[in-house]
Amino acid sequence: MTINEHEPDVFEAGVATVCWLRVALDVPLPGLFDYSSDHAVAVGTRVIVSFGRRNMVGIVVETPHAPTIDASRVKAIAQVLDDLPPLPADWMRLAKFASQYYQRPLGEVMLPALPAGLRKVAAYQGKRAAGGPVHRIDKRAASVVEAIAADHIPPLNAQQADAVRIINEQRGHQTLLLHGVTGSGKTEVYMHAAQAVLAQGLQVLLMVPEINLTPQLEHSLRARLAALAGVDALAVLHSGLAEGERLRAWLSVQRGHAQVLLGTRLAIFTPMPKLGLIIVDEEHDASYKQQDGLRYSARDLAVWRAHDRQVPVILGSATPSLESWYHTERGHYLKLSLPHRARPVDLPVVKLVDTRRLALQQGFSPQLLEAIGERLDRGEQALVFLNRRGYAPVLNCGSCGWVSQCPRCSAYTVLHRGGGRNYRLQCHHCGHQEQAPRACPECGDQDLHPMGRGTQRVEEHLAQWFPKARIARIDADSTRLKGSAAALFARVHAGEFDLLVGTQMVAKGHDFANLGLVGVLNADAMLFAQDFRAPERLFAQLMQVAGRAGRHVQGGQVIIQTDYPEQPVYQALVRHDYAGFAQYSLAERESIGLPPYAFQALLTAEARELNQALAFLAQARTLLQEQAGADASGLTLYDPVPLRVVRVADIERAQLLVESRRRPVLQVFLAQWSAALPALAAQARVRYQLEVDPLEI
DNA sequence: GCGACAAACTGA
DNA sequence: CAGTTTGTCGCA
Repeated sequence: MTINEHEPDVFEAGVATVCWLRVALDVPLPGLFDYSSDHAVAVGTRVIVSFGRRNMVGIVVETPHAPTIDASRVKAIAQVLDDLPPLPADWMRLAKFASQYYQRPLGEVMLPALPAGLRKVAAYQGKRAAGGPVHRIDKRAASVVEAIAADHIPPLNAQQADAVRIINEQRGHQTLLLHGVTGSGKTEVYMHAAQAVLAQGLQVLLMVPEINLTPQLEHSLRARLAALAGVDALAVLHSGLAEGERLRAWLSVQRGHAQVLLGTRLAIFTPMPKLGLIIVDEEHDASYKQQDGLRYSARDLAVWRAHDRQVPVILGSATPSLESWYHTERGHYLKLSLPHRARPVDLPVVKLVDTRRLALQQGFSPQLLEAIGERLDRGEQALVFLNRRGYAPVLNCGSCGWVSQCPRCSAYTVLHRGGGRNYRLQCHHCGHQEQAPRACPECGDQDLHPMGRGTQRVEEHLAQWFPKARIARIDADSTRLKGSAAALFARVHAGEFDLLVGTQMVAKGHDFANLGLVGVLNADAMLFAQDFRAPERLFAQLMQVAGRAGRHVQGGQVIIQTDYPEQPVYQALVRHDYAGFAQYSLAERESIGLPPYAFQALLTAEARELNQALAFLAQARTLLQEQAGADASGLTLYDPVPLRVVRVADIERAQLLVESRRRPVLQVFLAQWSAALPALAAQARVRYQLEVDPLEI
């Protein structure tokens, strides 16, 4: 009897059904990997598998009927991770789309999109695992969130109310471009739109470019949500969080506990079971573009995800990207305008100072110096904006013409002033540093002098000209230490300074209560140094920095020094005319076939020798030509060219631009091409990256 | 990308 | 010759 009872078990074990699992792993190899399991495992489940000689966390993406390789070579999975429900289907669709669109293996999209604890084997195996990361987070008591009393809710003006009404009327998917001048109260529109969505029990994803720069937004969001739905209603997600905090926020959103997710670009990959609205604030901002690994645009993925989930998405900006503006012109996006400032304060007057025939004092025109003096006399703050940190961009020998260069990069080293007489030369590309020489290394002459000006030197001159003014310098150097940026900004807000000198750091998000004047130095360098998007970027940046002036004081003023006052970008700034600038720029882009009228991909190669990189790109170009065959008419292939800064840290770099007027054409060819590139690169001993929709070319 | 293993290189 | 660096390979 006992033997008989035992037999069926033995028999069943013999034919036990084997389930095949196709698993995505974070390895730079194309494709997916097949494993077996003796139980069914749902798609979206995380598993631990042995790969090569180590264990990895992977995600089951398919359950095929048969493996693609010989069944004898298929390994069994080591462990099913069931501490979380399977990743939802829409999350899988988003990852698949990003993988295809940006030409990256699925595993390289999916796994980095998860909080570290959920994708590391060490969190589940070994002595510190203790039940897995989810268990550990859940066991720990939630940190006490201090309740913040709700700020009073300002009433909406007519335009804001209109915008909110139109947003609330949306059913299903729509992309809405909220174009509002600085100070027009876009945030209030977001809040009201979000409130309506939350009232239906749905979740809101609110994305911002950089969270450290928008503490005010987080604070007011918390206050509003605390009043509306309790203090746990908000989750915040950005790369600066500790691992555990990030996992906690992710879990809270994924479980539907947190109703609003405020986050940077990486937040776009958070599962949101009850997603009802996506908001992308400052949608033109380049921070939405990831610059390594999977080079995705979180703004573009937000639009895709909103469409996939059939929910509205709001793109907000005072200076929308030309891509988004183009879509409103075409009727793809719905435009909502906030043309007036919410407070009864006029927009600042923008004045151009033509510096061609002026005698400048250390880069300052008499007009700018006089204006600064006036503001200080009136007890207002003034800001000097200069996109160049350090003391001077280069050190130069007056005798032989030697200039300070980085030994490892094809770039000048920038002079930085330490304390007192201590000067150092620093490379802004590779981080190389050295003591500044006393005498010229070439000719021995002691006639070395700094050429040009950075924020440090400007600060020094301002201190001489305005000895009574309390001056603060705000740039990457003065805010290097963690938390020092917040501390410095707090002192600025508290009115401890009269004069500010800053790089683009000061342009973002900060509301300076008593700022009456913004002076812009060296804007022309930003206009000519870069690619075809330089005017668009300059316009956005100057609009943003101009928006800092006179938000609360009447009669705010912006002075831009330029050698090219007739340039359309400056003329548009004087008129506060984004629409005119966009129209002009789009016409220009259309006539020469640039985005958004064309779609681009950029292949960048790195090698010890420039010729290796160029040869690889030439081969890749030929290969693509062959693959495209007669259809290549839909495709434009440019010549391989060295990058502007060709050598960085002794690596030479070159790039190849591919373009098409039609996105699907580009996509089809990129898919074939990217499949063949790894072999080509291995042979040529070159590292490469393929970037779809590059921002800088 | 990573670990394994081999070949090439280094210093006495 | 041991000890290290650099190259090559495969991974389900």
